[in-house]
Amino acid sequence: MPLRILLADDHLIVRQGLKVLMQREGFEIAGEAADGQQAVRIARDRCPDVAVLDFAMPVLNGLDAAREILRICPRARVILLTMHTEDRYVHEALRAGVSGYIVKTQASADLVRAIREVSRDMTYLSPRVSRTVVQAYLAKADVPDPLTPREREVLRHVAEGKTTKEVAALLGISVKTTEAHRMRVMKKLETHNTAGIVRYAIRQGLIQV
Amino acid sequence: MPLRILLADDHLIVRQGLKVLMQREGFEIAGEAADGQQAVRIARDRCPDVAVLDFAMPVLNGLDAAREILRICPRARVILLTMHTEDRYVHEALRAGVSGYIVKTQASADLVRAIREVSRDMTYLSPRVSRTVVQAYLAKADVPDPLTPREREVLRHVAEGKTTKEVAALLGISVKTTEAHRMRVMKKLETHNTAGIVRYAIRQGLIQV
DNA sequence: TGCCCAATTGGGGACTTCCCCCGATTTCGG
DNA sequence: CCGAAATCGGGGGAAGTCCCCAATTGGGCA
Repeated sequence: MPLRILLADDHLIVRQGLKVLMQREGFEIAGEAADGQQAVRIARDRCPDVAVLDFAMPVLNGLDAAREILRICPRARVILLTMHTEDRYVHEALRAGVSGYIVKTQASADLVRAIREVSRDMTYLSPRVSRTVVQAYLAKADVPDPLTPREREVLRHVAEGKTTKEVAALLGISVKTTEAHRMRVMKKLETHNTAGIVRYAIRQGLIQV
Repeated sequence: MPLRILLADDHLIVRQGLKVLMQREGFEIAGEAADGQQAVRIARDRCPDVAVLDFAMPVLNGLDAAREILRICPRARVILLTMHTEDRYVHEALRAGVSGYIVKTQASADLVRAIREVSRDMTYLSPRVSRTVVQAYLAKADVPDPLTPREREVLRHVAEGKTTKEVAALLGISVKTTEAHRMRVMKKLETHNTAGIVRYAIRQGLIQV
């Protein structure tokens, strides 16, 4: 029987394109979702063999959706689709149990191959992504700078345009602490201004553009 | 004979998905491009019936590519694909001679219909886009705030992370003038900080994330 | 033709926010 | 018990935000 695929991407046109691609390969589409929460719901109901999730989605991003889905149905395999090569969350994604990581600039044949691989319990990474990982392992100890949860939280609010003072009030902490988080974020990202923070947050799908 | 389509999107996976969709409709793919410059080159060589261009592409964005393509082969019809509904350049695009404007969250059937329509010299806008345009016409005099060329230039540099001083040096004008441009940009965009500027620039495809 | 308007240019000044040093304590997990 | 994460503070220079003002240019319109 055919592999049952869950497709999640917030762009309907893209999703339908992928759907046709999948169907041409003989896969069955178990469901489609426009955001992470929908994806989780569908996964709970249908328990697909493979979930193909876009990283940047509204409401719930692909990585967090992946965690949920894997918690709910551990036999499912998850493939993350991402826009950019330099995603720093590859590591985090793999630790979360994601089986595949594909950049959208790659050929669709890669996605098809990835689906077949992960359904046989293998891991598939886009060549560009694995190069990133390998380089990271060669260059530094681990992946250079996955932010701490708190730092990511601050990052998100800053990228959304809130001032340090506002973020502090929002999180119920002092301005100085917020400043400290913000500064550590910039240090890790090797950025020295707000613009870099915003672009990073958008690249990583942490905020909606 | 089938309609000859030029497809331009920087994400190969997306492009191939669209390609399959097009072929299923009986269209012929006259060429594929990963950025605006490639699209222009291919248009010059093959002169397609319809060019489907993603707005946000590296090197040369979809709108500027559209202008070029329409200059080179005026018989071609251009459809812009965009990520977001609230694009303020719909107006500018239409003035540039673009025949269709589709948001990616719409169904692919919309794109197919758009291709058929524009090939018969009609204009096709995604419902959401036309709503934007209509609302704009109802609400204000014209489109609310297309920036001046100079303002857009400053906006781009700021969004790329340059300080006002750096931008001033880059453009060969005083810091005060740059400040004035920057402030007018923020007023027009109803934003009060750098983050808003960056997000706007990215939404509009004025900078690469 | 003449006048106005929008775009661009330049400056002064004041206040806020950002950016980056320095220091510290507590808490929690390996 | 050590290190990482999170918390909080002082201080200071740089940059951004937002007023005020004015001059020049070029194009459209009465």
